[in-house]
Amino acid sequence: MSNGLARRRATIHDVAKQSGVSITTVSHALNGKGVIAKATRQRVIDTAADLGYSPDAIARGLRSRRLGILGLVIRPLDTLGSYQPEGVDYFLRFAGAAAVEALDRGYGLALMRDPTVGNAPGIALAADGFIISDPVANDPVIALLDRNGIPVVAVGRDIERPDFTAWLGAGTVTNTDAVVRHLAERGAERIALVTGEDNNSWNADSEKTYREWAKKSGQPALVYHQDEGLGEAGGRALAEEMIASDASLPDGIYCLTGRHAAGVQAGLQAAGYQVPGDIMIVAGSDSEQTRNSAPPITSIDLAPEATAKAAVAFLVELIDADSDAEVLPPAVSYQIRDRASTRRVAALS
Amino acid sequence: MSNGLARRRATIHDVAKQSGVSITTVSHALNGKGVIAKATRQRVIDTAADLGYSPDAIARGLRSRRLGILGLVIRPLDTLGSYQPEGVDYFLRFAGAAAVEALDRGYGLALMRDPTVGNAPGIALAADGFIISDPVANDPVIALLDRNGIPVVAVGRDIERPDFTAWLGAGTVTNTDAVVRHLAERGAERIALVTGEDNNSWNADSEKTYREWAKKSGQPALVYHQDEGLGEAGGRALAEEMIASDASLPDGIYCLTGRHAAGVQAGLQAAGYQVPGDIMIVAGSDSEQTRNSAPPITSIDLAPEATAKAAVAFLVELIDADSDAEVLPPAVSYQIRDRASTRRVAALS
DNA sequence: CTAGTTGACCAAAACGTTTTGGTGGGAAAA
DNA sequence: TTTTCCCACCAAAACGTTTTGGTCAACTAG
Repeated sequence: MSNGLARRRATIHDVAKQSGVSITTVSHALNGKGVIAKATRQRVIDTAADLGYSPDAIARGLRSRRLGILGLVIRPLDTLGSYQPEGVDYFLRFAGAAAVEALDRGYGLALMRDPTVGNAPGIALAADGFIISDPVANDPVIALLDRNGIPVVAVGRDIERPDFTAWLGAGTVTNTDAVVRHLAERGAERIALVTGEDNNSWNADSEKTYREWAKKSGQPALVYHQDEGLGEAGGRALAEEMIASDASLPDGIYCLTGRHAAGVQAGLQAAGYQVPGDIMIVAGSDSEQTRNSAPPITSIDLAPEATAKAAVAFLVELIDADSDAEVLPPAVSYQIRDRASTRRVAALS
Repeated sequence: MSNGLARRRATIHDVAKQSGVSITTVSHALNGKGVIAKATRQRVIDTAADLGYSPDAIARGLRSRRLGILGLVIRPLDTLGSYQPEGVDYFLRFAGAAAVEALDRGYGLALMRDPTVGNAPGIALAADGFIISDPVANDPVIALLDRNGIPVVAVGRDIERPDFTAWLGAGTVTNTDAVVRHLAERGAERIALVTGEDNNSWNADSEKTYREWAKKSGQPALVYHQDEGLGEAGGRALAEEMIASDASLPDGIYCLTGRHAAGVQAGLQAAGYQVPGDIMIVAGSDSEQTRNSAPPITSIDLAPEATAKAAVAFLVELIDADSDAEVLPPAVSYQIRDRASTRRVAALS
């Protein structure tokens, strides 16, 4: 506090008194609502400016049930317990972009932790709406918000709640198909999948799609799971496990997280295998690790900025919509960033 | 909205009626305040749980003038107009860490844009306190908040407001000294400085410190300015400018931003100069670009996580403090990440 | 027997808005 | 002249809490 002034904020009463009208008139004048003589309106506006009056958002919120804040819960970080795993830039870029988009639409964006833990929903239920990224199965946060009639938009589906339709990011299935096709085109004949262990739709739907493809194409399903939190070290451990196993190594590996991909690649290289020569690698999420590995790893650009924008837009529409109007989730498209980890010399197009 | 139930939320009145006591008693029972018969308290608590009651944060906020939200304004992104410049990971890591720390202390963290633009302070003045990262000179946001008696903590000082003491991140001066010393130790004899153009203390204090050092050591002051928003391209342009100029090239360059540093290095290399052989480079902020350039660029780790934690802790203390209690800003220390861009073979220690 | 104390509870005010349902007066219509 | 209508404005309720200042009965102290 640089100065000790900290004068009491001017209220609507002060403006009313000062300009000699009722608070009703002040409210109407400032919000352009009632029918008011032009001169009066101007006088009110001027005194309001004079007094440095600005309406109290809390009081306004109480009356109008609208705070002007969107909540954002990022489940994977939530369960990880840490928001600072180095190199998990997807979520931070997502949050940043969501904030901008929210601000552009007149909302603030508040990052929150799972409001169902502890006994303090606290501020959570005061937000006008929620974005929840990568919900877990039967997500309690969705349940809580839904029960309280607060609009929710999810990024990724709740795999145990088929009736919850307000989600976007349906690309998981398509992405898996695209990656498998990409690897096959580049010559892979034994394609493996590495997922995380969180119980969300990204992991589940990727595995399901992969298994369907494997069955259809007569390939054995080679699925590995690894804790997301272990990052690159987890990827390296997995590589060693693959090498130690009796089974022959895959020649194409699709790792959902960028850090697992980088770790798997490093682990294989440490054991003398060539990427992409012996084994090709693709990551399901582009990140610093995939861009900067040697060789750089082909990845899916999950377009956090575009996704965040779409999620906010969707949520705001939902908030503004009449309760029974049907609002459809927007589609977001993803792209494969084709890098050296899948560029076999022979297969170069 | 998966279900259309959206039942009206239970209020304190409902709980009162259901358990046959007054709302006063309910409030006291739930907040552990008054003196209440044990049995009654338990009954109230039970019915509250039954009804799924949780106090409305807005109403509570109106009464107690405390919303449970901290605001965060990141000035550089604010003036940039975009929160998604690739590779500006410092701020997003800062925001993420601040959110975590805030949540741990029972607050939500809301990212906000400069509340003085437009005519809508809106939700801004409702926050319990503000963190403002890298304030500009005579920052209007600080002025606004201060005028309204809202606690503010800045990261970086407001260079035109010496009486504003609630800021942290005093390391700029020390860092500049350390970098210059580092370059000199490694053999540089003509050290240049590249700052950004935002009018904040990082740029200003770095330049001031550098100029003092130059004067003291009898070296000519070689200072370049470049728009932060231009990123690596701006760095490359600057490198070309240096080369084209009549003056002889520096042999050590301290670029404040990581992206400028990467660009300058790339530009020099493109013109045939060796890093670190001919010219050494240091960045004032570690980032993806500095870590992954070839060679990797020696950088100062601005410790966004530690800084964010400290800022939140400081702010919360300020909020909780009696208005006249003196609260001192915490210190944060920084480290040089010594990388190949300043490792001349001869100078290897 | 009276005065004071304490334990358990409650009615009403307060927070700063927005909104509802007015009122009074002048001009136009009958 | 009376009625109708509209314009300009206002008093009070409402939003859901917390807090203030009680009341009342049952004890305890004198």
